[in-house]
Amino acid sequence: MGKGKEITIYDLAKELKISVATVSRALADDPVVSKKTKKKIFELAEKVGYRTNHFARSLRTQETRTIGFMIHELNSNFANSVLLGVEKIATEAGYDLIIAHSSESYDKEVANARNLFNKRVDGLIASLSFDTKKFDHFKQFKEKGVPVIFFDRVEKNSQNTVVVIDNYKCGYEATQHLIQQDCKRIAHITSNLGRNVYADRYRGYKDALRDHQLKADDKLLIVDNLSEKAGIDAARQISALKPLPDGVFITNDFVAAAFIKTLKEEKINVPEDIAVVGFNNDAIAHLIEPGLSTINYPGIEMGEIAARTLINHIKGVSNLQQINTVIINSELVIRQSSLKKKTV
Amino acid sequence: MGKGKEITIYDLAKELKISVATVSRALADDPVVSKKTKKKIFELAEKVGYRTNHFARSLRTQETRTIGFMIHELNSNFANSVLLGVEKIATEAGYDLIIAHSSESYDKEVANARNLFNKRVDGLIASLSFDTKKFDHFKQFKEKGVPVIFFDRVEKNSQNTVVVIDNYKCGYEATQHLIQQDCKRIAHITSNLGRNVYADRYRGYKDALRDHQLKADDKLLIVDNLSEKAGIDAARQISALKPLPDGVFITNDFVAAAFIKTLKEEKINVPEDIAVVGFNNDAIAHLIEPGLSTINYPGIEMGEIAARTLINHIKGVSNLQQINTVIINSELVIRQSSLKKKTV
DNA sequence: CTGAAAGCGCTAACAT
DNA sequence: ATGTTAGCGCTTTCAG
Repeated sequence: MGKGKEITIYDLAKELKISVATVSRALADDPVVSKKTKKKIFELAEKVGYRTNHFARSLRTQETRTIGFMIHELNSNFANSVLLGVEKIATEAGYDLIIAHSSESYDKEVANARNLFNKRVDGLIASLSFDTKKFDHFKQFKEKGVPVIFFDRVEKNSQNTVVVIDNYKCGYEATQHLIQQDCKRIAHITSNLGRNVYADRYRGYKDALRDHQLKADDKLLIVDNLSEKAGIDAARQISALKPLPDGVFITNDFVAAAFIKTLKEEKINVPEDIAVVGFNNDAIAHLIEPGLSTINYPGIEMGEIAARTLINHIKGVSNLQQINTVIINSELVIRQSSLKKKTV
Repeated sequence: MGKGKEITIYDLAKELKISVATVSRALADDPVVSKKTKKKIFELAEKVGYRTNHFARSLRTQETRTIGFMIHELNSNFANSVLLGVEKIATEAGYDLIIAHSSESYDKEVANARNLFNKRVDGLIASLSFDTKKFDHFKQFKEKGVPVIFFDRVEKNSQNTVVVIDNYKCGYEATQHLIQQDCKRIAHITSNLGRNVYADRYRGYKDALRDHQLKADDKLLIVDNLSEKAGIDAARQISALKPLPDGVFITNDFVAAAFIKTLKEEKINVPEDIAVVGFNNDAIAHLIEPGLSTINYPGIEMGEIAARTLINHIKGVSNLQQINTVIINSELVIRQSSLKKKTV
């Protein structure tokens, strides 16, 4: 491959008749080097197209200046926002990103963890896949002293630093909002209750019902995989219930969109017959009709905070041990899909 | 950081009382090493948790086994699909991916190119940002013999290998379909006509009109930036025209969704008053009402082909010089939004 | 089939 | 403020 021979600091040193140490220091902007020599070195480097050999540096320093980003899926607004936030902070701090997504598969998550470990990332930011129950694949990082931060989908009761939203509160508020719209039979469509996010939202849902003297009904809880098909199936299932539920809290906007569309096809009106609240505030929420009420939370901020916290720890500015949980703000966004009472 | 000391091939060699050369060869699965020694080495490596030091290897071999992926945006179905395809092939071939997205900014694209160049990727797969007109930032790769493949948003009439769909044909067919639905005044909402994809679709649109004795009208061409706001603005603009257009071809599903929603708010019916065809077949296309007719094309396949072609070239299996253009299939998907004639 | 040894380009003691 | 030099862990001639 490489045609033009690669320039090294030795070439620069020879050309300027100085030592490689000075060149190395200048390039690292070490204040100990005089302005003059620095200037000469930078100019020559620029002129001859010198570029740092990162392998040589990493081999020497044992640092990669790379952080791993493990995500369960990359196809949602939320995931993209988090990535954007992480990327911004990482770039500013001079860190590279290796992105690995598990497609919601535990096996792939394990393989990704192994790969990132072998690539020797300086730190890891991760959201767990759908059905991850074991965490052995994160042990290797801890053993080598590589810091790990979890976000969104995290290990329950873990010793790790996590960045999350208050899923319990979100579940509670979504449900309470439906109750305030005079809903009496509220269904809940969600996913794997072993995963913290869904477990917490479910607790919020149940507590809101209880606090308003409504009782939970097992027939009104549907656990599926958040696919579009799950939304369609849920709609069929719900619309077949004898006393029709009058409200539904769905933990995903895409599922909610498919759900509403299917209800419409069966001539069930939203919100008149069934009021609906989704989750995530994906773009689709305000593009469908009726507009979908949902929970909004800032992915970008989540990513920024996770990245900043991690990098500060790597640089020794702060210590992860001291931070256990960071909670990001979230809010209920009310649109047409939940407004059963026309007065609000 | 690193607590447990890192194991190197020297440790393995010493433990087994053989030379590092043999260990290195065995780890590379060199057939010259005897099965027996290989077995011993693999077992020990596994047992003590040896992991390759990729920097040392790259420093030595001058290869990174990494390919760069430059994309204009990461927030669309399409972009995600391409990434999925690239990732699949790259992983299978043992290559890593560095992902860089330009947020549609030329300046960021240049910075990304520079970064990937400095990271010494073995090859590059790129889709150009919105307003990229100069291509100097790709020269450096060519000079060092690093192969580059463009996909989707490519340099027009370039000497590079490109993977694309037939945008001209897509534009032609979308427009023809509207004409067959008895549309006489067909508007076109698109983006920067300097970019190949939009230019080609526009040519298809114009040729279809001409071939059916309809004439293009400048007032019916709206060029904007594919944002949601662009869709809303376009709807306002179109709905204010004195003889209302009766058909619209929009080069992006999200814009089309916002467009249709805004029309509805103004009591203009789709498809009865205005028939609409979008582009991309994003999930939103079948979730809104009416379902959006659109152009479907397989991003995953595009990514797979781009990656496979690039990696084959890197490995010397084939030669990029011989391949100029790969065209991926695409098709019109007809849904309710364009069915003005109720008979089809 | 295996071993010895050079060297990839850089950083960081340790000098001066 | 600058220079000398060892060594990070690997691959790859060249020898045997």
